[in-house]
Amino acid sequence: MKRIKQNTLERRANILKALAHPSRLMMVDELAKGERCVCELQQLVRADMSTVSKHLTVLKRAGLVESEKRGLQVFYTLLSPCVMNFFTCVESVIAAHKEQAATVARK
Amino acid sequence: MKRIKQNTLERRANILKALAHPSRLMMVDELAKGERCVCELQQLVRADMSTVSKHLTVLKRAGLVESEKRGLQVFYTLLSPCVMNFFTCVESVIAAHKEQAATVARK
DNA sequence: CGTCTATTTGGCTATATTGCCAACTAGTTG
DNA sequence: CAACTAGTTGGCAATATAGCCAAATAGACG
Repeated sequence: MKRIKQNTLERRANILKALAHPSRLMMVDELAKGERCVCELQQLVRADMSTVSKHLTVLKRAGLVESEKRGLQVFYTLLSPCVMNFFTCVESVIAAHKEQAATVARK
Repeated sequence: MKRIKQNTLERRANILKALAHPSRLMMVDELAKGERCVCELQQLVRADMSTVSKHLTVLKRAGLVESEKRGLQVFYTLLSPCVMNFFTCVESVIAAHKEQAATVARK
């Protein structure tokens, strides 16, 4: 029955919020395969370099990735590959929701 | 190497976004223990009833909960308890991040 | 040193989210 | 039906997020 501390909830929410964007999900998915430089991620999501950089800052502030500069490039690494496990559950939510929407429509 | 479809990414992001709020996380955590009426959830998060109701609408639109009216009350149920598994991973991110922040500060 | 390349930062506008209040809806009960 | 209770909806102001451009930074290299 114990309530979770407000602080804990906020930190958890921050991490989920950091993930809650299509471009950032795409980048995380790519980083799950190995480290990538910003330029590679930019080509992937096809957004302005500055936009990509800001998305990466969001992920970094949340503690999901870290970066290392080597020469002219900055390489990002996914620190918590366990987030990839979220998607099995997320997909099941999507599937169930679609089904339910169809059922409602059928009425 | 295949890019995930934009559409899939958006739907995934929507679900994560729905979870990414302290009050909603608190409600989801409570609903993981069983169905609850809006009034119970309101007491838990101590916000305006209308605010609670809107948070629940967000969770419902994402397909995470469903609601049933019985008498004067509306009961909400968590449809995908698997989201509770997210938090083990989320906590590890928080722990690692804290550690790293401490390391940086120590320099 | 001057220039090129990769990335970050600042600034701005457009859009989305949050949370409150007030008004409305829908059951319940006298 | 009138009054009450539980919840939802509309509307608004405050705040946060997204994405673009321009300017700044930081290595690499002639």
